[in-house]
Amino acid sequence: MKKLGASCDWDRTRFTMEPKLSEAVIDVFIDLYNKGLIYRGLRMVNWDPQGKTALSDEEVIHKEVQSKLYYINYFMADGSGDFVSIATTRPETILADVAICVNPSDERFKAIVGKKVLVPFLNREIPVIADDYVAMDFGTGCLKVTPAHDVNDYALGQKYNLPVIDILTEEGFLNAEAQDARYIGKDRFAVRKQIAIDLEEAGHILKIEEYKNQVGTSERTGAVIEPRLSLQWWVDMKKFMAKNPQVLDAVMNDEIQFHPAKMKNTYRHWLENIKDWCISRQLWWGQRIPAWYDEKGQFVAVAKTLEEAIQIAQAANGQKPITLHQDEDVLDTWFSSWLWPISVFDGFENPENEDIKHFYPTNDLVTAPEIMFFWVARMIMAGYEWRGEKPFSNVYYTGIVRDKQRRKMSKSLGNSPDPLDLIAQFGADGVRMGMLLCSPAGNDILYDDSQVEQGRNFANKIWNAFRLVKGWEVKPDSEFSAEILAANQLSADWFAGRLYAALLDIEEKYKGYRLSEALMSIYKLIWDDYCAWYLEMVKPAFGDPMNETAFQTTIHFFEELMKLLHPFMPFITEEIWQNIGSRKDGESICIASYPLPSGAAAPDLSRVFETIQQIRNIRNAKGMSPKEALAISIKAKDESLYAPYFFLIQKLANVSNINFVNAQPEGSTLLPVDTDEVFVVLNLVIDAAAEKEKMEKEISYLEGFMKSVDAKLSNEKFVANAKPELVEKERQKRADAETKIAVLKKSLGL
RNA sequence: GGAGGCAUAGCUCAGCUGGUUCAGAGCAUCUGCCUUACAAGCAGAGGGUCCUUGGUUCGAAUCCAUGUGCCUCCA
Repeated sequence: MKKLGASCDWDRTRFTMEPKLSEAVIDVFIDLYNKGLIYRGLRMVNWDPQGKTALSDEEVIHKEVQSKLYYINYFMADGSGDFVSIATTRPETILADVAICVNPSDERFKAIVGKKVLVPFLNREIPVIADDYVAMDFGTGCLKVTPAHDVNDYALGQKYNLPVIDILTEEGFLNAEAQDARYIGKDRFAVRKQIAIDLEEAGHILKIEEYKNQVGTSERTGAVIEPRLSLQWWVDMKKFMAKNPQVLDAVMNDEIQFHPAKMKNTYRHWLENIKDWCISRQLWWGQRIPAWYDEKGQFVAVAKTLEEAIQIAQAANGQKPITLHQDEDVLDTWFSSWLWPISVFDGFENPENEDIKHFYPTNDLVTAPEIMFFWVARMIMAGYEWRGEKPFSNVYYTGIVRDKQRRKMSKSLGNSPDPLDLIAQFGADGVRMGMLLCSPAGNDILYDDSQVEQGRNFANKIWNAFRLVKGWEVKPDSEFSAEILAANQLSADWFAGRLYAALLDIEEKYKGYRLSEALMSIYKLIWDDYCAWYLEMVKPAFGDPMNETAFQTTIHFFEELMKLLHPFMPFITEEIWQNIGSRKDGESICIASYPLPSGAAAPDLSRVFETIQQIRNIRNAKGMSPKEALAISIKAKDESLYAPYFFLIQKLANVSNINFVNAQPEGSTLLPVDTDEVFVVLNLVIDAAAEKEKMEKEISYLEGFMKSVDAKLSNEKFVANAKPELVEKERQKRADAETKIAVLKKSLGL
């Protein structure tokens, strides 16, 4: 972070596991418990047999895998020899079956509903029940019900009061409940293979199909998740949301703004379908759950300390002595993270302290879209629950960096470049610039070296501009001709205007949290407007000095540009800023005042620039050396758009002589500039046919354009309905096109 | 299966309340230049039925619907 130039308050770092912050976590747990928002319940959890812990739904990654669908026959208990078939991808779970379920409107199975079938190998009798939940068109239409090992089956089991048989240990091995000695003590996957073979041999397999299905895996260990029943602590989110409706409302009505706003939909959808939050984790690190149990493992109380727990227990049991032990489980890490905006300022310990009063709610939260639910939503919840106020006003969702194949950067794939290597290779500024330039809010960033290379090139460009400016010899204005002074002043006026427009533009983009676009504007302002145009405009001929005023203005512009760029490229901008003027001790660009837009009226140089570009273009097209000076004539409607700027055309397009004319000079070539005409005498043989063809192409294009404008203008409804200024603009467009066509036609001798 | 999002130049994306935007940027490509700040550069150029098909409208890349494809989240 420091190497990247992150501008943090490094004196105030905090960690969620610090004693003070941990205390806040425990207090919050107790508070929620006392408010009736936390309960302990036997629920189906995502069990990671490798990590031996429950995971929240958000920590489970669903992956598509190729597996097998086994069709297994269950014989009727009446000894008739009839059987029903079910389809499953997990044949080992048949040992935990407690029922068979069919759809009540399925004609095929109406006869057997209410009868009993036998679980293969165990010969346990289980009932056939009927429920709408079963899809008639999937598998065989018969569903095996295994409440201990499937979420939906668990719900069915609850509904029909079925027993729960749990055949798995926490490590994912079969336990004694499986009853069949061949499988007890073995791994679930080994049993899956073995039981399939055994079933086949015993004539219980109807068929086996290849099947693609989604399997949940642990985000942390990668192990396949087993749905498992266990006692866990939960936050009752429905109740919580009913108590804090602002959590959703504040985002929907933009009291808390999401950038980009499209994230609001995802947020709303999640909250409207929110499920209870499993907050207990079976890990060895973390904040221990402040729940206390007696010798028999019976829950007794929630309390901060053993003493308090004992007090509560003894108050209930008539002051009998009691031995208690604390819950072995710890809290989900997000259970501490969601308190961050408050706990970081000690807002639980001391709700009225100066820090939290000053900083809460903060302005912006910058984070990844993937933790919108884990973290962002829950911080908002905590904010309203404990401070009655939003924790922040804006959430900026960054992109996720992916490689060129759109894969997430990960250690296991080895596709993530080491940021320190990148910094060594391209510079911290280059890396920042490259990444920031191509990362609009909420979009993925496809990483490629060429991006940071562009950043480095930009740093290099700035450095070269600095070298140029620092190398100038400066003399008092009195030693320069009035022409040069005026010319430089004009150039400065022009750039001041550009800078002013850019400042407004950049401000707009910041307001809309379009950081990459703001940076792009700065990039172009520096590279195109300042370096390519302005510096070339004021650059003295080789060996010549520069006048004092122009020099100071140029330095001033440079400083302003460095300030604009500083948030994106902190190192080079500080370095240049320190060296471009004299600074006092302790002065730094990062605390210098930000450039303010000043309403400078900029001269309109658009036609001058177009003239320059046209001349460069023709020179290029004709393969002429830029060293060869050209003479031009201009036929313009408004000569004042050119006359004051002859020096610019001469300097930037290497033109020796300019004059105004009323007609095309003999032997000259036409360069259309807007609706004006610029003529250049090229001392070489012109391919007349090619020139003619080019102009004809231009004419037919303009005529087509005019036709489309005419179509609009002759449409009465358009003229009647469109805004008057728009109609006027269309008329102007038509007139301009007409003039241009006339110019070209005349040049062709038509 | 459900929900949300996206589809614009070779690539990554802008295009906010439909009309100066007969479509814009950066990168990449091509051409010409070692022009005394910069070849990590300079000067130019080419390149798009704005995914399909309908609809609303005087007018649609923009709004609506359908289809197709991709992504994300949840079952």
